Amino acid sequence: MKSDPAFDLSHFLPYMLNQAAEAASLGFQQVYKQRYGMLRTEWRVLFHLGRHGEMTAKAICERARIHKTKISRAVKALEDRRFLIRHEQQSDRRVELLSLTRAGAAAYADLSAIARDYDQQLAAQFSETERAILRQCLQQLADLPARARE
Amino acid sequence: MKSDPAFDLSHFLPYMLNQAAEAASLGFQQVYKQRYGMLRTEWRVLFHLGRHGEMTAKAICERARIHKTKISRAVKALEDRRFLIRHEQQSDRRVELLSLTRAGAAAYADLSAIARDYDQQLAAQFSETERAILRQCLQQLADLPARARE
DNA sequence: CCCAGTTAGTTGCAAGCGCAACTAACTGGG
DNA sequence: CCCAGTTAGTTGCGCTTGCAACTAACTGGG
Repeated sequence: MKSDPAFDLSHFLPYMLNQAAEAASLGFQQVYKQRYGMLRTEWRVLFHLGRHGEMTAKAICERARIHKTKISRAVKALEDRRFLIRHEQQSDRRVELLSLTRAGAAAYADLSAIARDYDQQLAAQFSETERAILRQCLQQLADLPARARE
Repeated sequence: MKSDPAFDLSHFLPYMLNQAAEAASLGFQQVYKQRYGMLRTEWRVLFHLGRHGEMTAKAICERARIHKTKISRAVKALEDRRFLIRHEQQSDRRVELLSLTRAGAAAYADLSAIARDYDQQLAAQFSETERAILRQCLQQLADLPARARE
């Protein structure tokens, strides 16, 4: 019945990556979910605006590699909660520059501090060498298909 | 505006893991989607039955760490496509042993061979050492929260 | 100066998901 | 021997997602 006894899901890289990603995301996900009722995309948009200042939705799409409809809905949700405001551009009225409100900036400060601690805690189980290799491999995996698509 | 200039999403482990997992899964996802119209959970159920022979839905849940409702729907879908059949147990009529049909086994053989190739192709960009460390780190990340929850 | 093509962002819809509630079947202490 | 508790699996529901179609606004070649 086994066509290939050498192959096993538990050694299949996409599977391992998904399991690890899911497990590693869980703890922090609970924080922004319980504390601010946010979804992942909302946290990411909040993060980008907090980190990089004013941005358009388009720019966030490109940086974060998230589809524009997800961004659109996340922006709306964050706007409804008064975490960001839109600034229409008179030079091009299709474009909206987004920026965090005071409340949004406070949420960003809170969450990014927690994220940093959480990350350090996660990374603490590995040696310096392991961390370096892990990060480099992950970067490479994330980048490779994008390059292939271009 | 930046509360912590040292923190960046692109170095945040859960984020990197998710990006890498998404990118790495894409190529193979297209195969089982286009070739068999399967969802990820369906492929995983197919895989488990192909690899381990007869199993109950419960056993697949535990091994694959997938919620029972997802498994239930995946089993139904695979059954509808005649890829598996259910065997009621007379000793305990709540339990259903699942096993692949000939068509299911053929799909498993096809997909697992592709998965093996795909995995090798993905791994080929790394050195032996990198592969070993990457796999070990991912395993550890995937296992850690489960242990913490027990 | 205008219309075909492009771009920024939104929306409708169908599909997948998580959760909680449910059914059906089994188990064991009193 | 029975009913309270547990287990295997399913279903209904509301929410998130992805896709394609849409609106509104801009651009540039003829």
